[in-house]
Amino acid sequence: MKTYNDTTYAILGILTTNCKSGYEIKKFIDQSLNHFWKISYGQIYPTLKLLVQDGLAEVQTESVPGKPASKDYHLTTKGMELLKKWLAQPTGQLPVERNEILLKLFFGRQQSEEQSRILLQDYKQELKKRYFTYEAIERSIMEHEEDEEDTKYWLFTLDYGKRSTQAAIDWCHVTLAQLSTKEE
Amino acid sequence: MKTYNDTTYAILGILTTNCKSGYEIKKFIDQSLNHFWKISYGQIYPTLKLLVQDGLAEVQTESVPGKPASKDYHLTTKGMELLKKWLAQPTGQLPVERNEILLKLFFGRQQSEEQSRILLQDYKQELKKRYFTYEAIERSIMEHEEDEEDTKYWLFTLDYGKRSTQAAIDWCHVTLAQLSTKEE
DNA sequence: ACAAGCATGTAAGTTGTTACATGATTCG
DNA sequence: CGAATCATGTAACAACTTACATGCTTGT
Repeated sequence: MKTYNDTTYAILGILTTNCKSGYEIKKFIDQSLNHFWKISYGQIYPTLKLLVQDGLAEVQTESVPGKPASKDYHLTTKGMELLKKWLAQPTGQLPVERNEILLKLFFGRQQSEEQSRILLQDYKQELKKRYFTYEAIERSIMEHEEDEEDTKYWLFTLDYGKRSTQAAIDWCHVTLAQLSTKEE
Repeated sequence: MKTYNDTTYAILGILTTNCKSGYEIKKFIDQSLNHFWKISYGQIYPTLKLLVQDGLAEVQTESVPGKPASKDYHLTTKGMELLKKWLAQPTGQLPVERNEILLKLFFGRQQSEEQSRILLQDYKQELKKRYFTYEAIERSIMEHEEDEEDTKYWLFTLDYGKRSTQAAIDWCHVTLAQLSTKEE
């Protein structure tokens, strides 16, 4: 049987919300999945084409007067079944998070402690921004709550984001303290 | 000026430790960088070739009798300078950690709560294993401590791993509790 | 008139994984 | 003798990003 990658399943999953076109899918990703699954147009459009080819989705060309023509996709029964099958499958290996700051800090001996400190301080700032963004998304989800069933799960993933970001912030704090006391 | 990707810098950095050959580099990565920067042979060997081409490293073919021939690489002054320059540069955007479990949980409405629970339980188990691995690496680093300056930074990155893993474990715990009480 | 947003798409390039191919040595 | 480890490398493929190309509509 043919296999698909997770990005394809992500798009399959998004089609269960009320996003229909490639453009809407991209919008949706940018304000929800974005912190743990980015997808670009370069993937979305070819994937949608593939889904139709494989009978997992169907297209209708929507031509509302006064709007650019858009293609609306919706899952077929086959597509829905495949999604559910994937959801039920155990996930493989834990993901490895590529982290440029850790990579640089790992080789910290090659530069001054001051430089490592600057790196960490910048990183901490970025993490704080991210944390605030998560809080903003959280509020926005809770205000809308049109679709109660979905939002519950969306808040779970947001909580993950908040917790791991907070852990990283704490780590910056502790590490910075160790860098500034050790030398000088 | 020519630009290099982070993986190339990672290899440049590893050459400052006492790893010299492609084989040793791979070994080193597997037991240290592995939790935040995986690199395969398919990248290592071509990259080493490139480093020599660009005058960032030099090779010597080591033929110790009774051992397979190996190529020993060491950084040139130019290579060392480039590494330091990269280290001092501020890092770009925060990385996006692709997470299959979050992706599946995000679409949790499409399956039973029981299935989401199983997913989370498996994930928690894997995270715990990872945490123990980190503790083991930590002990092993502290026992050796031949090279005091480097180990300090290595322990920083390990601490990051431990903290973020612990945060994820906590999240599993809380989320599982919410899943089992909400329904039935 | 023009910028911003809506809307679709492709081509080239980069990065990375996997599987394969090769061969020496060491240990049981 | 065979398995494990040491050691180097490549080719095919998969995945993803970026930049480009196109064209409509709406608001200023």
